[in-house]
Amino acid sequence: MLSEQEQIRRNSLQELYKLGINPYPQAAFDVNVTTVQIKEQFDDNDLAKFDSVSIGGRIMSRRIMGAASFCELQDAHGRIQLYLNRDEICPGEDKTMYNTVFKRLLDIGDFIGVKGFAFRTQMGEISIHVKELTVLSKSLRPLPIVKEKDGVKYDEFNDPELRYRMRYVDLVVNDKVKDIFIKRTRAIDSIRRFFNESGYLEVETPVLQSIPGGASARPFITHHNALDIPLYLRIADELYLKRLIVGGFDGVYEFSRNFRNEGMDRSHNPEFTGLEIYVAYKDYLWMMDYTEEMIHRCAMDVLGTDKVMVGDHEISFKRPFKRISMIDSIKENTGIDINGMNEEQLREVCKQLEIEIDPSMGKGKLIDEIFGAKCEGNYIQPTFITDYPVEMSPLCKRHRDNPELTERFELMINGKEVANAYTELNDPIDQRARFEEQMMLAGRGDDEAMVIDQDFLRALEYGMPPTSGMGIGIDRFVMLLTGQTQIQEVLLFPQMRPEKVKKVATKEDFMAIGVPEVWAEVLVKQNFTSVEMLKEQKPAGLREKLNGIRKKNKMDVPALQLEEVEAWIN
RNA sequence: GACUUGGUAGCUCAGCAGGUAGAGCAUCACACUUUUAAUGUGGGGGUCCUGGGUUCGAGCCCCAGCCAGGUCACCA
Repeated sequence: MLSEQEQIRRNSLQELYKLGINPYPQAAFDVNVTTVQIKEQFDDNDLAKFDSVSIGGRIMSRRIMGAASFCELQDAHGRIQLYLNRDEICPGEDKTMYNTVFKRLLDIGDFIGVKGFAFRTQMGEISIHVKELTVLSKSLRPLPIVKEKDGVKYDEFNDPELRYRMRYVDLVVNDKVKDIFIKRTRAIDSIRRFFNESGYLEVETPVLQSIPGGASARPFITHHNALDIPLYLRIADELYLKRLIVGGFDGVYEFSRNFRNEGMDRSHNPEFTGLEIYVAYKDYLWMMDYTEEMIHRCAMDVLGTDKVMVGDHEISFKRPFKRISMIDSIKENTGIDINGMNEEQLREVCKQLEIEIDPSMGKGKLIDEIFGAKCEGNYIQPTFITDYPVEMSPLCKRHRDNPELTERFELMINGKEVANAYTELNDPIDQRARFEEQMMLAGRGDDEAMVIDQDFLRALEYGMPPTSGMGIGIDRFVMLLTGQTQIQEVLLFPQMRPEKVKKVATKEDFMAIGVPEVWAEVLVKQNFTSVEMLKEQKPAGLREKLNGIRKKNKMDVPALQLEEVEAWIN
């Protein structure tokens, strides 16, 4: 069912055809300038500069005053006002192009191309005086109308559900949205350039993996028909990149779309972009410097400054970032020195700090819980937390000064983890032992413990040079750069539950699985929108429900037997 | 997954004690040759998310469901 406005637009479309105007022309429209170029470079003393512009875009507002009109044209970069005059658009006797096509048949949202010259109106606004108008594409649905005066937006299109489901509309009417995604791409460009200048190689590794390794997370699972094996969408690309270091590259990196079958909220999307880099002959101390440089440079490239507002906090990416070990951080934030404590003592500390724990948690996990609950949120300015317990870092080399710890750092910004890095574990014997510890944790009920990857161990046995690796959550980093607090705002198409299908099952669909016509009618009326939905019902419950309806409506049919209902469902 | 808030015109939102559904913008018609949230006059547009219940009567109250937001849990 079309709304009134949609019907009117379809009628206009037909009228355009009748006038011999193709609302969806094939021919290219020559664009020789953008709205922003005109606005930035217009010179009142040099009108010749833009005396012959040709520009395409959407009509975003219209002010019609009889024989003269103003409207705003929006292209990829911004908006510019158009001035149209009836007798200039239509120099001859026939005024159809202005009176009928422009005033009546064109709407907000339509794409048009105009040719003319730039000038400044009496009100001082740089505009285009239109001499010629071409219809480029008719829009059949009305756009949300956002008005603005003195920088204040009115009737902004801000329903998150509609914005995320129809990002195309969001991008058209909310100019800030476009800006976020431009910054996202610039940030990725900047990082890529930095790595390439260092001589490191961008690579592509498998998204479909038979062992989902490199991180602790529940994977998405799929099936490969030809091989008849399960395959997992990658949760990380770490183990593949390290294989490449074994193979002899001295630096590799990948922007990796990762998939994790876990909850969704304002900082989690089922698919997200990770960046991992591995550099041979380096350690985590070098990587801290390198990460600092990368982030500072990226901020300068994207924002032109190393300061950004996120919520109420001004975050500064000025180097050097603060560095503190995890144990010192816990001491600083809780006053408790956990150095050298055993599992029993750590449990006591958690109890004392009122941190919820469960028996499956090992020593490392307990320390992580303390840090997460009492420390993490306090690091607003970029801070490297270093030297994590060995139990929670199965791919990381032991600390040179303390075998209970690892050479690992995480970068905290705005109270959240942004990057994670190691001096990589390249001792194959130790690596095998660490995987085995993970298996034990899995046995204790930790369903996220890592799965052992024999081929990766084989690779290490061939020898991996000393290596440092770093991973960064690109989405979260972009959130910081753009001051966003929701991951959905930095993903063009965030995951949403599919829209309810409008196409609903008919009584014939139910009759096809053996439901008698009378009952099929009841099912349709009861809003069973699909056969699948019916089949999800418990037979006994469904029978009861339907017989209840029979009784209530005094239906002239025998009561349903359980066998009948079971027959439909199975 | 738990708790919580919301779903009314194309968009943003009102609505009351339960008694024929409202505004602004948009849209349609008319007027208007430098307006800019253009203006003036008049008109049209609704599955009040879905289904059930209570009631003489439900957008409003009750139950179930769907979708979204927020908070928490898990994770990056």
